Amino acid sequence: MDIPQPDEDLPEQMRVRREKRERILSRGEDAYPVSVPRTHSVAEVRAGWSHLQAGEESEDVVGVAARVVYLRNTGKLCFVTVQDGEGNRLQVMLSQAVVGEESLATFKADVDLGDHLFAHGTVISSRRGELSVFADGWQLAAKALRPLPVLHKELSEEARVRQRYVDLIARPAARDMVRVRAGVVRSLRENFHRRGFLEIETPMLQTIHGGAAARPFTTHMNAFDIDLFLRIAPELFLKRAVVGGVERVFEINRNFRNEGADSTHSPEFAMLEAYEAYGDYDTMAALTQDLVQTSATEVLGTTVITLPSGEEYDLGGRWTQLSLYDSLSEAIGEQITHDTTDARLLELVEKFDLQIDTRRSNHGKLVEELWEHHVGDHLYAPTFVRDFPVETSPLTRDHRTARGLVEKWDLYVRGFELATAYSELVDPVIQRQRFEAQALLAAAGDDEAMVLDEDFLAAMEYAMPPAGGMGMGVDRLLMALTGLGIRETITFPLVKPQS
RNA sequence: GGGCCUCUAGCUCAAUGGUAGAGCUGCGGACUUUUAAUCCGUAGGUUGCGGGUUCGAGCCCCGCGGGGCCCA
Repeated sequence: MDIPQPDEDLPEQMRVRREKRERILSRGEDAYPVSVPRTHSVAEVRAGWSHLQAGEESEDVVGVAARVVYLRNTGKLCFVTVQDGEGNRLQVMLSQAVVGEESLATFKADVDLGDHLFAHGTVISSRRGELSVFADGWQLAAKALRPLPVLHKELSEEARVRQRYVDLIARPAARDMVRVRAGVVRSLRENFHRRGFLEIETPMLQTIHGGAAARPFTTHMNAFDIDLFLRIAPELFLKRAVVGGVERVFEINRNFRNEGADSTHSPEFAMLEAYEAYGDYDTMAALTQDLVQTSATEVLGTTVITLPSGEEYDLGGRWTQLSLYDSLSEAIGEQITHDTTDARLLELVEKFDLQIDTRRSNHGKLVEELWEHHVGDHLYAPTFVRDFPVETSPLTRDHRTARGLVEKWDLYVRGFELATAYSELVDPVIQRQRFEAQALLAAAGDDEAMVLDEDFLAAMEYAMPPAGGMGMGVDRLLMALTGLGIRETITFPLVKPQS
């Protein structure tokens, strides 16, 4: 698509625009001036002269610049609609009687849809009441060499993702997404800062990947001649920071997982993790609920989310807490506990026709699989699901009262997992045992199993205070707040190259 | 990984196996208050790529690639 092509192979519209650029340059003018004498933004003109009545003309002189999105030419009077990066629009009027015959002819010949145009003149309201700059002069601010897509039709989903820069020009919802995302990330950071958390940046390139069950990307460092992993989670480094005395710590940064890409998974995604010394999974639940509700209120003005379908749901109020085992038992009408045998769980998995790899399953995986199918997929309102089996949670503290369980919750919203939190495991001896159990799984062929990290264990052996930890997918939070797919929430998602 | 749908002009989309079209955009022209301006004229194509069937393929068959949805 962006391969340089000889001019004769270009589509006509691109060829014509290149010729216009050449023509402008050959006249000794600039198609890409270093600056234009802009005095007001489009938004400032709209805000400052909104009082003008239809047909009213002020004497106030402004210079504005923005992208041309519509051109209407009635002969000796041209109407131009320009649009700024936020989608604010303003009309520019060019009259032959004011700018002169030659200037208007040049305008008609040189300016295309998509160009950035500077216009200087008085602010008026047209006879039909359209706020306008009545130009006494104009200048090209930047010449577009490619035509804009039609602005009154939706861009195809593939074009939106592959050429987000065009999507951002053409589609208000795309512009909104960028601003909502920035607002949410800012809200999260400010919330943490108010609470006395420090943001730190932990390694993206790791010699041992850990902190989650996922397949990593690998890369190679030439200087040390060693293979490295792109991190799948920052957890083990944030905990090292807690050991070192950073007692309230968080990070918002990218994780990389070498797995599938679909409407809820991206190979690189923004992750929030937070750890609080002397907290536990209950303090993390309160924190998480506030982070989500505050960001919704600050950015959207409400916790009531309106989905693109028009459907509404509410993130407000106090969120429901469910026991994993109790809710599963209720859903299938049979008491399931940590003592339920693998044989019985396997029977249930077959009965409900769930296709999982039974050779590498254990109690925890079977229970979670059954739970997701019978309960998780149907949870719509925000719900904390609590107290997971120990087998699938190697970094989580044993439950303070329930044998075989750990103090972990998952937060489900609209059928997907938004966040997870633990009362963190801080006993280094048990932590070592858990890693060793993971190593056995890895040896048995589980490529998601964690790897023993001696340096992490060494840190733990210096004693980590009791702590709560939480992780939340930032892209998924955006999905929950907007109802869009993950690729719409990421401004520039990874797309397979064409050809 | 499996199933289904999809890929045609710059963009969005049409086209019983029988001459590839429309709207917007572009180009030329008319027009001094338009709002996706209007009117007249006109240009624009390796139908994702490669094979096959056929007198003839955008359409049918096979393979490959991109995108989407559902399932795992």
